[in-house]
Amino acid sequence: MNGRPVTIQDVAREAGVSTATVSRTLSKPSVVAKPTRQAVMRAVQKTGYQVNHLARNLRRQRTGSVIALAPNLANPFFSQILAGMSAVLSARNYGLLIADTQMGPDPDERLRRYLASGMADGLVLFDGGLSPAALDVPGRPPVVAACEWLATDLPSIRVDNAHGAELAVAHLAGLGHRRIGHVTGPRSNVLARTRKQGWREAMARRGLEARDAWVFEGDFSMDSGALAAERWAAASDRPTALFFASDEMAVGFLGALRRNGAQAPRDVSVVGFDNIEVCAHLSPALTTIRQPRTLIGERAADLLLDLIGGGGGEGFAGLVEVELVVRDSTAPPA
Amino acid sequence: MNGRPVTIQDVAREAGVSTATVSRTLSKPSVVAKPTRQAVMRAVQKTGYQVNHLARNLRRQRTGSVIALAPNLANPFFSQILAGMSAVLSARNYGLLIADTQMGPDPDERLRRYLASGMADGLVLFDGGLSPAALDVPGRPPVVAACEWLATDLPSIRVDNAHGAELAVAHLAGLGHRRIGHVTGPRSNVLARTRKQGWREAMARRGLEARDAWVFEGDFSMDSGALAAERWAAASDRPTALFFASDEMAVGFLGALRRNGAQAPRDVSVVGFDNIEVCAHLSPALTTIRQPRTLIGERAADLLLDLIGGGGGEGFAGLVEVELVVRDSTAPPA
DNA sequence: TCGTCGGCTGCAATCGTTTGCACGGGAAGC
DNA sequence: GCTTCCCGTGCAAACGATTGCAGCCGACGA
Repeated sequence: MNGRPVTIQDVAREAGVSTATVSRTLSKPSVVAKPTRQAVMRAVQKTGYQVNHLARNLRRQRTGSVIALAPNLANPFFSQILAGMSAVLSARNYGLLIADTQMGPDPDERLRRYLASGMADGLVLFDGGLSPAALDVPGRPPVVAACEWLATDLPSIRVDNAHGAELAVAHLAGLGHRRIGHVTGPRSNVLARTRKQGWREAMARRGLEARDAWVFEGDFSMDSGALAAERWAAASDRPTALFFASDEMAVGFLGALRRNGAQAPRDVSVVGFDNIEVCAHLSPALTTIRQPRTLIGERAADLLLDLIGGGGGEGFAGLVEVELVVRDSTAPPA
Repeated sequence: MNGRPVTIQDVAREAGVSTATVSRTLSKPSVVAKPTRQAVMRAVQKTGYQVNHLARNLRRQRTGSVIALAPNLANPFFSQILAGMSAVLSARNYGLLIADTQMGPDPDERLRRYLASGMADGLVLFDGGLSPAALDVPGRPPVVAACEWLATDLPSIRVDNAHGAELAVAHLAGLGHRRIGHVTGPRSNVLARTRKQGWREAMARRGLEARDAWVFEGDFSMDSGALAAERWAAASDRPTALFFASDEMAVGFLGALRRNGAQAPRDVSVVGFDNIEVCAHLSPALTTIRQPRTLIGERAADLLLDLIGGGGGEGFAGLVEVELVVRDSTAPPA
């Protein structure tokens, strides 16, 4: 019970071998003779040795952890993704560091610093608002983009946002809606843009008009959904159905709607995007596009580990499929 | 543009000084003469040097990161706390590692491993279900408990759960309710127990009965809240108001209630606990007890950093106050 | 002019592992 | 009996920083 932590030297002395042998016993047991191996293991037990990851990683020139860079950690959307990543990573003895891109003044600069700092062996990017130019760092570690991305051929796990929009519009059109509006995410966000574009195309594909007056600008937040409800109610040219770029906005919309005495799906049909947990528990329960978030996290982690291991990332399906979950917030128009 | 990363040696050569001087310039600039300092800085700029954290930390005998151990990362409740921690930590150049206690088979064993592994300089514990015995590791780093805890004098950030219960009951009793029930969290969870106990005491303090029939067992989840709604509706001896140990359960309850044709606060008043974001956007908007989650994260991080720095953790108020947020889910009994 | 002192700087040890290389010895082939 | 291998082990050099100690040099007081 000495205060000093026990090192590989202590184990070596105890077992009567060299430190090299102890090290090998621990990392590549196959190359050391059985009796030696057992002696070492006994010594390890006896001394209570724990490897010093710092020293190991310094020698191995790796850090043993990866960073997840999210725009806003407080957004619950990410927690499930992180859980998925964490599961995969800890199974492979990697740590998961998390960081917020939007906290400081210059997100791109932060990204650059993380890339250059060498604090992690790889990085998963969840922020669709960052500039691809920030990736231009000399010896940077592998990066996986877990969101759609402008003009970059970064290895990525992407969600089929356009198809999600198609599913939403198909569902609403199938119910008989022709005036289908869209509530967007923040203008700068790539996911938001793809969903909007998907909505436009899905409408066009059916010969439906996609009027500008039916587009309400939001920012993914519940508050912006509530605001959209005010604007929708005040509009003269009102869509009979709305496709939201995020569930949060749909939730905000439904709440505001009801406080104003209106109601879904009687007055307007609503489709969200994400399938966050609360959807099923609202009334009306929210029809939405499900994104498999745990899966996204797992895929991103798998892909990143492959890249770190020197793989080319082939064989990792980059596109994650979404699906329509029909609940009670959609119905034929009045 | 060599492939090899630039080390302190390269900078030293470039600046025409020793590595020691470079190191000092970077960590304690005051001790090095101004011209030298400037030369070094120029060399740093020119070479694009970035310190190698691994090497630095190995020498300094610290890891530069702390672990947050949560029972279930997928639970959005934690994301805001983590955001608070992350803010404080990254300002002090610490990394935040996250890990899930409930993933493997033996949570206590996992905790022990994290403590012994030396992967972090400190650890914040959010899981009220772990056994204090698991903390009994020889040279373990400082640990902060961010939840109430059984029979342990661990430094902790605690939420005044009992007072939260008191506020809820006071509010409901003030509205005229006398039959006030409680929906609990999981039996094994300390927070859940304290809230229940707080409810009992608040009732007793007012001379109100706290009947067992008015207690519905839940597990913090929305689904269990929905279940409570079924059971409440089926009961013969029904409370006119319910205090929930978590907002999630209250949300599930409200949804199920409405689907069954009942309604709050007309048929039953509802008070939640946490003040998660969706509360304000429900209809009726949920009256609840606010827990300042970002603050909890910040406090926990501050306290942990103090302990790591060798402080005794004095001067860190351990108790975080809660407050009642009155919205529309509560009203006088019919 | 000389001793002293203090401010800067460099030398080299150190943190705890991993791993290329060399070496010793026993088995197998001639 | 003498090579030729090969298996298992140890030696010692990294990995890239920090830091105690000592030395140098100019300034200052006597």
